Amino acid sequence: MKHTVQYFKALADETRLRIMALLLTSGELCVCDLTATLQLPQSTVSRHLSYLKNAGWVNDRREGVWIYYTVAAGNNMKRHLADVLKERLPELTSVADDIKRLASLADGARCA
Amino acid sequence: MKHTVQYFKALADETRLRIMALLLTSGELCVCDLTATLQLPQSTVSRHLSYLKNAGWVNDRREGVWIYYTVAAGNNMKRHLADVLKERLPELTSVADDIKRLASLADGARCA
DNA sequence: TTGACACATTCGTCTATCCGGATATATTCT
DNA sequence: AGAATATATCCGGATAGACGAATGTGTCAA
Repeated sequence: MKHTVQYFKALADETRLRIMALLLTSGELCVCDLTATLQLPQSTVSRHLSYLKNAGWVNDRREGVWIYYTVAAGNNMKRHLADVLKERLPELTSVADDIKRLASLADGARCA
Repeated sequence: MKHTVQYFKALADETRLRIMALLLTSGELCVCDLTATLQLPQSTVSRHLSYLKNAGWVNDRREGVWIYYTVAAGNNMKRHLADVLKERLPELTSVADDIKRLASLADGARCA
């Protein structure tokens, strides 16, 4: 039960919902891509990623200087929630804007 | 988006998840049924019901002295989330215990 | 080894929310 | 009106979490 509450706490924040939407849509993103897309300070993005990781929503993987985040596989409850998020979050205008903004970043040169 | 965040904030608490599970399972319950089932102070239960109502998760209906709460109908996002909750929350032991405890209350004399 | 870059963490501050006893309100019955 | 019951709200105190600038850490290349 504690874990379940933690899942929802992790989703109870606008920035973290935007991050989840981007990861669910794009599969895998590094912190600089997320920072550029969300247009927020890097420390803010990193802090929220840390929260999502502790809650079990995402995994990270280092590749050289970059750290890539993905949505973690999970139990029934989490998988079903992720399905709902993936389907419904893009209906929100701010999420749709994020997805467009991410797509418009130059592919090779996303990270300054 | 603000509303969506509010939906999740409302679910980011153990007591409120337990309440949602009971309402999703039983359809309609008055505050005294919930208080007896959850074994929490009445003011605590009432406060959480108020939070759920403000977030748009539940509706209330007065019938004499009692106030009955039900899960509110909602948009796509909310309906899908409610479906997941209804299906998955009873898998948690504390929720299953609540459901049993509610069932064991004498039908006619639930409210002291 | 020095510099540059990506990322994480620390820090002080501020706001939201939790708790539960006490109290207020609404309704019904006599 | 007055008492009893169900529910809501108030209160003070405690904790969690958000923010962003500054600083720390890890990696690579020259």
